[in-house]
Amino acid sequence: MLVHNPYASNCPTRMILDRVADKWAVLVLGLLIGAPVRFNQLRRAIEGISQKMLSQTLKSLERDGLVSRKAIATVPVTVEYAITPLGQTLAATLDALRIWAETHMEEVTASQQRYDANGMSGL
Amino acid sequence: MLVHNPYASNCPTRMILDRVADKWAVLVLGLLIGAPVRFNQLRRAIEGISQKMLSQTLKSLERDGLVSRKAIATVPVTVEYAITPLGQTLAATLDALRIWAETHMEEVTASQQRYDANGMSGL
DNA sequence: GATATCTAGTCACCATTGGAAACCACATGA
DNA sequence: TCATGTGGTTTCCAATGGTGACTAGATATC
Repeated sequence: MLVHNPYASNCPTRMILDRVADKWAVLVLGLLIGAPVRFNQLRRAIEGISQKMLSQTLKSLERDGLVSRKAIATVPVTVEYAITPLGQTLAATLDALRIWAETHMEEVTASQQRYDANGMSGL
Repeated sequence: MLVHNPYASNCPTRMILDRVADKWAVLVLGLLIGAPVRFNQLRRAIEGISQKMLSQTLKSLERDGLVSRKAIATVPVTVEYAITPLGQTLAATLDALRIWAETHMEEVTASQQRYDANGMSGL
């Protein structure tokens, strides 16, 4: 039974989908499982992310209550990001996706190659 | 055991993540579960999608082997899109996400309101 | 007979988004 | 004195996404 209809643009479910449909958020959340991590640690760990996007992503995740931010008054101020219990439940769900990707990656790649080859002659 | 490292930018897993991190793809896939649907049916069902994005999304999904395209030679040519077995397995995984969204939507919304209120005075 | 409509898209245009790099302030080390 | 590390913000540019016009052929309407 569908309580909410994600196909209506005003549905809050769709808002959450928009958040989840953010590859950086997914990667950040995945890294925070287990232990809190600092800003530049995250930046170095996630290949290809820019400071701007990391900052933006963390801000959104904090606003959504999926990640908590803790500034420590050390010499250069240290900021630690940790996953919240709510974030943990989402991360667990997203892990299923990571597993799907690992399992079916080859099938998808094969399909792409078939498509690219056929597209030239077939269609 | 992590065979692939999604945090490396060249990892194929990340490529799949990019695909999944597309809200339109998720919505289209969700609609195709059960029965094949025509182009304009999809367009009408998904509030807010443009023809361009629908066309683009369907093309990507077909290339990835998640959706199949069948043109029927009727009076105005009809094109039916159906989910493939591979697409079914992904759709099932994504359904867990939809359920998470429905379950935790209120917590997220509450957190956002707290954040927006505190942000003014607190920080 | 001319016009509007339905089918499934494509194309040109513009706004928003994302990425690269500079910059901030402060402290340490060479 | 200049480079490095901390955690970001700001600016600029390229790429992405959305809007609306357009194609083409047959049917329906005026």
